[in-house]
Amino acid sequence: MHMRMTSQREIILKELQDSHQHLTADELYERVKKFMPRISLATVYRNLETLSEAGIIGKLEISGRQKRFDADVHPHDHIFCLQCQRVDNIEFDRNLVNPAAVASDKGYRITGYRVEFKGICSSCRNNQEKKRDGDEQ
Amino acid sequence: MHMRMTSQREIILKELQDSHQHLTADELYERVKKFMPRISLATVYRNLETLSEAGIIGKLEISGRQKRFDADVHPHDHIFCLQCQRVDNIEFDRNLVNPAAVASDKGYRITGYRVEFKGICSSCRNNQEKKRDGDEQ
DNA sequence: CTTAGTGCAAACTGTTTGCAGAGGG
DNA sequence: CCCTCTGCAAACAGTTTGCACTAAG
Repeated sequence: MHMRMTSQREIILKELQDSHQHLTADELYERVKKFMPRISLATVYRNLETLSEAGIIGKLEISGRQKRFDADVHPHDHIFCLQCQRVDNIEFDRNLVNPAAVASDKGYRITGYRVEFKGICSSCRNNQEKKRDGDEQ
Repeated sequence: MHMRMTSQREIILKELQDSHQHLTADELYERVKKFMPRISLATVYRNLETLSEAGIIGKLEISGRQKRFDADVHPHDHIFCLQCQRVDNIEFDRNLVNPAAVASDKGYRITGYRVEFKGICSSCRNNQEKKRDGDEQ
């Protein structure tokens, strides 16, 4: 029941923290492999699961796509790019939403909420502009 | 380029509308099979995709799990049950969130947002109470 | 020592795709 | 008649799991 601190776990956690990004399991796997070439993807998945269950990292399950993990566990919201799928933090005043004031006719007991913005990130917008003299999509 | 109204498409749409629920592709497949036993799951997926691209139905990509489809296309928010995964509409005043006022240091052009509540639905709470004298999980 | 964690391969789930034939407009 | 749509099977992506071995505490 008690969580051991293995070298794999340590590196995975450190890489996620140092990245300052919202990485997927396989992005993290690619990074960790550089220091630990024999690590397996399954180990990365297992550790991310364990760490997020322990509340040491956050798991982001955004919009039906790949899960992403977040070294920042304090409550905050996200925005993702419809084009390149990257996810960034967004500054949104969570006081605006009061879960207690929300009507739920189905009798839910509300335990939390997430605000998820979507849009096009600046680098994707730049790429669009560049090729705006050929195909239109 | 033009969308034909096939009998498959018609039944899928009607079943979704009549259900007044947020069904997954395979839930819909099970329902449609009763009227059209030879329909394939791929057809259901393809039609749901086509219909949602045409704006006739909505696609719900909630929290990393299975996609769900919604016959109601006007902008509204959802709540899902952490236990049984069901998804319901929730009455939330979308005027409270002003995307234009949200800070995005990464230079996103924001095109939309979703508020996603989570909790335990009434029937799952009832089930919990019933078995509250045996195992603790 | 004990038992949680690992690497590997194989399984699994949800979804997409190539293809040849069917049927809507 | 054309071309979108279908059913089927096979492929695919992301994730999980069974197993025998390894290593943390």
